[in-house]
Amino acid sequence: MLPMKSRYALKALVHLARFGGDAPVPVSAIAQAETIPAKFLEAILLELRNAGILASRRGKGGGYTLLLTPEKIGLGNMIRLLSGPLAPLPCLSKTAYHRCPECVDEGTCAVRLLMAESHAAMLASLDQTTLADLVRRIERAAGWGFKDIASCI
Amino acid sequence: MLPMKSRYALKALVHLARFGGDAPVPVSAIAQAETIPAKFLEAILLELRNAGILASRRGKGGGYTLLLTPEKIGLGNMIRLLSGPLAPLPCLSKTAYHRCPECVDEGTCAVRLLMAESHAAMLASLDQTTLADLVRRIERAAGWGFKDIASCI
DNA sequence: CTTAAACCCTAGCATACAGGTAGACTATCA
DNA sequence: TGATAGTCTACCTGTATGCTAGGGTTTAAG
Repeated sequence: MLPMKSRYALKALVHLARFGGDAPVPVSAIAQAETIPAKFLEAILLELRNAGILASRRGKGGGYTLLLTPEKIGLGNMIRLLSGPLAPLPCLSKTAYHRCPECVDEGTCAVRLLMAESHAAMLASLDQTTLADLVRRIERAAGWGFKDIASCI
Repeated sequence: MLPMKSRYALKALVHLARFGGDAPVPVSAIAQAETIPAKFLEAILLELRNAGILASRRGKGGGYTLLLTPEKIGLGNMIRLLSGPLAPLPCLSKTAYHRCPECVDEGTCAVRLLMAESHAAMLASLDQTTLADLVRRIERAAGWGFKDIASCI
């Protein structure tokens, strides 16, 4: 399961991309619109700011804005940033590879051979999708009315 | 990350399919060959037996055997059985669907739209692979010598 | 200059799950 | 009858998740 932290972050980024122009959006506004616990979201947005994805302004009239354009925000890396490696096995991780200590022979490991294919597909999907792509997908789904998820891919 | 429970189970099943003929294989033998903690593996094999995938014989000369042929053991369901749903979101689960309580509109949910594609790919891979397929893949990898994981898919 | 809005930062906390371990009991075979 | 091997119950420890509390600090507006 994708942790709530990453889910909330995704929703918040999409919210900023869609509704936040140049004016900063306060945490409370995002929290309310997306039904996310405000204090928790605060911590998440702070992490994104420290990672250089968001900019913040303090004080009255403050809030968060995107620091990068949506085209430059890769969602695979977003999730990695907040919730660690995407791989189902340490020995399949692109960014945090390490051998499984119990594995007798990595080359013929059943688990690795089973998971490799689907993990590659997942990487291909997540690492090539940007925030801009996702927003487009959402607006198509919203415009068309929702019928089938297959039509939104 | 795929839990150790499922990883151990996969290795044990492959071991049984490859090296266990009609004669029962004791837990200790599998545990040693695959470097799995014996008592933990015991519990796992018991679950597989209760699920109707393995048969057991007690006492001296006892052990576990496959109850189903490897062609009939689907690995997606295997993992579901031991570690719960495969889906990254409750609202994408084929076998355990339920709405995310915080989701404003499922049809235009950013997280769902992002994960749907890669999850579908994962299902396509795991739910169509049987134990027999995996064993074939392993023997090809073993026979050819390991060069690149891509050549083993 | 005060007040209210907002981010910043540190702590803590309840629950659940992962990944086991221990030990007694029972069945089977030589 | 002893050794082997599955069955069952119980427990345990560490770590992660998903938050909440509460203070501090900055900023803008009145």
